Amino acid sequence: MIDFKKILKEHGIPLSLQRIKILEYLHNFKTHPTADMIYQALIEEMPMLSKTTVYNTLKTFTEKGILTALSIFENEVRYEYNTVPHIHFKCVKCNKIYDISKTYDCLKNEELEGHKVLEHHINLKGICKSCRDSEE
Amino acid sequence: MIDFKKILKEHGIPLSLQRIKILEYLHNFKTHPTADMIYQALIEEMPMLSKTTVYNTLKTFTEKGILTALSIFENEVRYEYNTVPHIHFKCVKCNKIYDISKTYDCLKNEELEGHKVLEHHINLKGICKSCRDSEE
DNA sequence: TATCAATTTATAGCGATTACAAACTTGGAA
DNA sequence: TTCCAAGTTTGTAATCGCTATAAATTGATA
Repeated sequence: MIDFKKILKEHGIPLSLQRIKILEYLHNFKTHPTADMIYQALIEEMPMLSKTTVYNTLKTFTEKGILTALSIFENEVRYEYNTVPHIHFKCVKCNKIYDISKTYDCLKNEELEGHKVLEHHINLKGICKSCRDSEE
Repeated sequence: MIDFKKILKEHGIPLSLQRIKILEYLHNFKTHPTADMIYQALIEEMPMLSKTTVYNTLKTFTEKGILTALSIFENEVRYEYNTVPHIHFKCVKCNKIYDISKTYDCLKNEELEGHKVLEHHINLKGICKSCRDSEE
């Protein structure tokens, strides 16, 4: 059993039931959910939950480095629990987002045209394995 | 003088004053503007211009391949006139988006974990040259 | 130049997100 | 354990980016 309270404390975030539940959800379901998906999932268990709380909490978590906010391919923000570095693949048919655990040494630039590179985000687009299989 | 009417015709887009002006703006100012930025820039010259027209026109241009719509880093769509392939660098200090003319052969994967890769988008983040210079 | 389809405009509307103020929790001190 | 201040949550209203719709206008063709 993971101690979510400890994770929050370690990141300097005061505890609350809502924060624990949201963190738990993001840790358990690595589906790159939107704020609304998280809200819909938790409202059954916590009928008084407010959408504002979900947005505030995701903002706090992102600022404190627990989560990463993804703006990939479409005009919607998705969130994921921080783990090892990886890249994202989005299927143009089923719209699922897959994590690909691949690192690219060729991107290890510290500097480019005088700009200092701190992060790089790689987003791939195509047709996923399962859609290709059902295509025949 | 570039013949914007010709460009529109070549892409099968019927002419209109609004379309010519929007295309001209995107060609002349490569600042990756949002729909609203384009609207604000053109409203002085064309006081009757409607925001709906800007959105419709950008959609048409994107579908016809004149423009590319960028969803990078933030929850807003930015547009750019299509030129050679390149990647984007966003400065975390001044928020400017720079075009970097670099291609990565290491990303030329046709397949990855069974998924068929059709496109890749690389977005870099860091501190731009001009912000570094003024930092000292 | 007349016609008619296509485009533009203005308004209303929608979904995602934020602002705000009141009510409620939490954690620490007495 | 009780109380209090600070911080958090809630609900409502508002904002932002974008889309739908229908009437008015424009542009290409005959």
